[in-house]
Amino acid sequence: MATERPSLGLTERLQAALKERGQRWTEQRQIIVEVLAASDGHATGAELVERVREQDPSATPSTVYRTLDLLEELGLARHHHGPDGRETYHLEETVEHAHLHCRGCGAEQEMDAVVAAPILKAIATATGFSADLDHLSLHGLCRRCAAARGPSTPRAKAGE
Amino acid sequence: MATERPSLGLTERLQAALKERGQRWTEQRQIIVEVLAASDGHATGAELVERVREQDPSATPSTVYRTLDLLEELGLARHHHGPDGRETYHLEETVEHAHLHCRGCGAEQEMDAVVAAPILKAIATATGFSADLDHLSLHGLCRRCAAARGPSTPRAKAGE
DNA sequence: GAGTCTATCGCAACATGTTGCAATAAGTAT
DNA sequence: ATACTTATTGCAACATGTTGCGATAGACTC
Repeated sequence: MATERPSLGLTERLQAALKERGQRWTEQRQIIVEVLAASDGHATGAELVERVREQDPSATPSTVYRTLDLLEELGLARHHHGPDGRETYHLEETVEHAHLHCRGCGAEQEMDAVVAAPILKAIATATGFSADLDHLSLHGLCRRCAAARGPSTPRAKAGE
Repeated sequence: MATERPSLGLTERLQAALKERGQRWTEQRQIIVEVLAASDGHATGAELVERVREQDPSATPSTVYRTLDLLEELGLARHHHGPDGRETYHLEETVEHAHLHCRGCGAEQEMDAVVAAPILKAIATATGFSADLDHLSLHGLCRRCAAARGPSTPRAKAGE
């Protein structure tokens, strides 16, 4: 029966993983996972807290953050830090990618894992360091902003 | 005379730059620059605040952070965000380098500008994005930790 | 030196996370 | 169904930055 459900299991996987570790399935966690899944793409910690509180006003930030940490431990979610140091979360299902943040126009660009692979390899060769792709967040100028500033102005002040 | 003074000018340069912009030279700024200069290498915002307050207990965090922002605007200092999102400052004089933070042992490794240059170029070629070397902070595993985990365990949980 | 203009400062409140602890409640055994 | 164990929650306090505002004090003119 119902073998057709497409992405079956997010909740079920979580329940199973928790049980295995002697941890508990609670309504708060249900809500937080739902919110995260609904926040397709990325969402900051503060945004997630707010959305969870819409569903359940009794939820507190500490619970939300602790649950997000738990989801990371279980490998179901990941987070990285934006250019201002704030946290951004997304489900692990998302395709792996690095984040490129332009300090000129503020745009967020992604770099696919396939594109990034040789670059990570180059870093490893040069330094022995194996970088995490997904936790990688670069700051700089996108093609357009770089062009706009001319090739002779590699660095200029910008808010941030 | 006295053309021999080696790194003459940090304070003097700052005074001149401020004057030019119609801004003011104050004792607080003097202290903050001194502290930053003495914190050879890197220091977090909180550390700098604390050290400044040792010199002048009346100084407040807002003043320290605002001054650090100012120093960045003037191009005398830079900051980047560590793996936990906290700020780290250093004087611009420091040799340009990227930061590699190991999530295995917590060590901080640096990647020289010369080593990084071809990597940045590769990123630019692949994506059109010009990354800032100095604001670049990678997370991953250093050579030793990567080896310790074996080649088949690319990712494992770790406090971060 | 006194007066003026306004950059800077200190304070207080806020934003985003984190942590310790006592109360609650999930899961299990009786 | 009841009791028990302990993971989880909510609260309150803290850590690190940020922001608005009125008071202070640089720097400049007279």
